[in-house]
Amino acid sequence: MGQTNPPFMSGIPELLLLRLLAQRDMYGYELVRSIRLITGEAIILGEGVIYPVLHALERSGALKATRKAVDGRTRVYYRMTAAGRKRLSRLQGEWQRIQSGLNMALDPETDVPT
Amino acid sequence: MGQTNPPFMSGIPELLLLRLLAQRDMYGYELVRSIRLITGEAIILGEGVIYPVLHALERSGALKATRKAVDGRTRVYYRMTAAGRKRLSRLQGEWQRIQSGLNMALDPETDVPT
DNA sequence: AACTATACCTCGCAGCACTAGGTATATCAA
DNA sequence: TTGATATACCTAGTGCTGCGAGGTATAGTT
Repeated sequence: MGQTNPPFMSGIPELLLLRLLAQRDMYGYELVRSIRLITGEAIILGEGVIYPVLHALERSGALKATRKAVDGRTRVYYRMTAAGRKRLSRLQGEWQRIQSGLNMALDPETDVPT
Repeated sequence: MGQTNPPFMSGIPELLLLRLLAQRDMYGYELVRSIRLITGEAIILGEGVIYPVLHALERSGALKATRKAVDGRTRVYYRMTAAGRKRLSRLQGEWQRIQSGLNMALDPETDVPT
């Protein structure tokens, strides 16, 4: 019945997309490439991950999609909305919190309390 | 039908446990508390997460369990094995890679390549 | 004609983390 | 003594995320 909290380490694909789209409008296929490149192959998210997230972000009003024809191919460009910027800063905060907790715990200097 | 890769952001509970047990032997309930405390409440993993992971780590030979009676209660202490230390450094490497990629991508200084 | 790259899409699944329950003993307050 | 809280262990079931694998279509290259 009741809705469950999402796993504590999820939503990173969403965060990455919003972060990239904060800089400029991009289309799905381009975002897939960019994430691979910008992370030096450390993070590779396939189209099967990216497209559904983009659709969800559009449905929720965080992004606005615009179809554009280029060289006979159709690209769907995404532009961040005000709601998207809000969502981004929220996710960034959450992630920063998790990350600093994680670094605390993983830091070899930190010793485990009794 | 082959085996699928695990999601790219998973295995953090395992990593945390191994990291804590690298310092000293601990028991399950204690590990639950420690993770909550050491991360300043940023990461809270319940017993439903911790115990199954501990059992899996024991089965795989990364940990060795020892039952110890204290005050009429039974505690199961876990000690890291050589295999566990190997597993830890492997996970640490993987995580560091992911994390630096992530920081690259999320850093506002980084600009998205064309 | 075959192959690669671009560019979009979605179904179905695996596996992870989580919730929600269960057992049992010790301690302390009402 | 009854109830509540803390300690300490455990597992069955499930929601959801991310993923793989496939599909469509056009353009360019071999």
